[in-house]
Amino acid sequence: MHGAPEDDGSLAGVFWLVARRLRHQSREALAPYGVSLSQLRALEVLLRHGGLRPGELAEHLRIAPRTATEVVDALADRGLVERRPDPADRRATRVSATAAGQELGEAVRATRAAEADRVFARLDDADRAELYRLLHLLADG
Amino acid sequence: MHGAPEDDGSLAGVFWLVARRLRHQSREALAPYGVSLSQLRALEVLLRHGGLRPGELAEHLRIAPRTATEVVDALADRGLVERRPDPADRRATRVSATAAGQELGEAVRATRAAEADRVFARLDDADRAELYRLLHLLADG
DNA sequence: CGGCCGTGCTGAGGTTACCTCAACATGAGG
DNA sequence: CCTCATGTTGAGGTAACCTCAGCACGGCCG
Repeated sequence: MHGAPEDDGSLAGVFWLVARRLRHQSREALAPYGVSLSQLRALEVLLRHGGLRPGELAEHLRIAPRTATEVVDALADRGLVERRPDPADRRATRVSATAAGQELGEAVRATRAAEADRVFARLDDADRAELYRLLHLLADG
Repeated sequence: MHGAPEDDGSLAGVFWLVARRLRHQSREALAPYGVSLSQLRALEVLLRHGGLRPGELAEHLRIAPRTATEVVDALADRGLVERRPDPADRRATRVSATAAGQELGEAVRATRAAEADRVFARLDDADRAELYRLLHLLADG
């Protein structure tokens, strides 16, 4: 009847089921690129804003500043972003995507669009829009 | 305009935002009880089914058997479940909730109902039903 | 100018929730 | 009885977070 064994009928329960699915799926999709989800998210933010300080990145991602350092480390190791001193404030650092980072970001975006986030693909346009609306309500505030 | 800084307009993006919120919120709500989310989920499954083998528990939770062992360990440390040999199969173990586990499960359920999962509370009944329907579509298959 | 507090980043170390791989005991069929 | 499958767990690993403390610098105040 119901598909999911763990499903206890609660909104939270089914939510977490979808979360796990989504996580596994994305991990798989991203494996060929050698980046993790959170790294990709960070990279995308950097591409959209072009040059942020770690602290700002942390705010965008809603994670602790210290964690942003780690993500930047990982991306830097892979040559996707680079750190350079902030000319205006010698305490600070500016992080920006390298050419390779930009390339990878675009490649992933293309793949994503093509696959339309396979998990979400089973919803039609109207349902996707509705889901977006509902999640947005929950995310704000 | 849009509330969430990380929001890149993608369904996945806003979904993870909600996920993080939900996780933080639940962690806080559960802190007084001294159990984590995954432990509570496991406990609930055990209460619903009353006596499972670790492997079965793993299936219900959709995690690896080895991970179920860990969750059971944690719950057993807290005296909420107990392991006893399966009378029918000497390789196996049956895990069931203790009286304390049952009590805690019910206490949490009450708290949860009272708070109505505060994150979801900002949706009205119709929206909650709709969200449930959509998530269910995504969880199945 | 010199002292002081706040800010920005990162080192050290911890947690949670997962995983795989392999060991070990038991069950079941030929 | 020998082999193969099954059930559980030890060992060890990873990702993505966290807090706390330290260091370097900036900005202000007297």
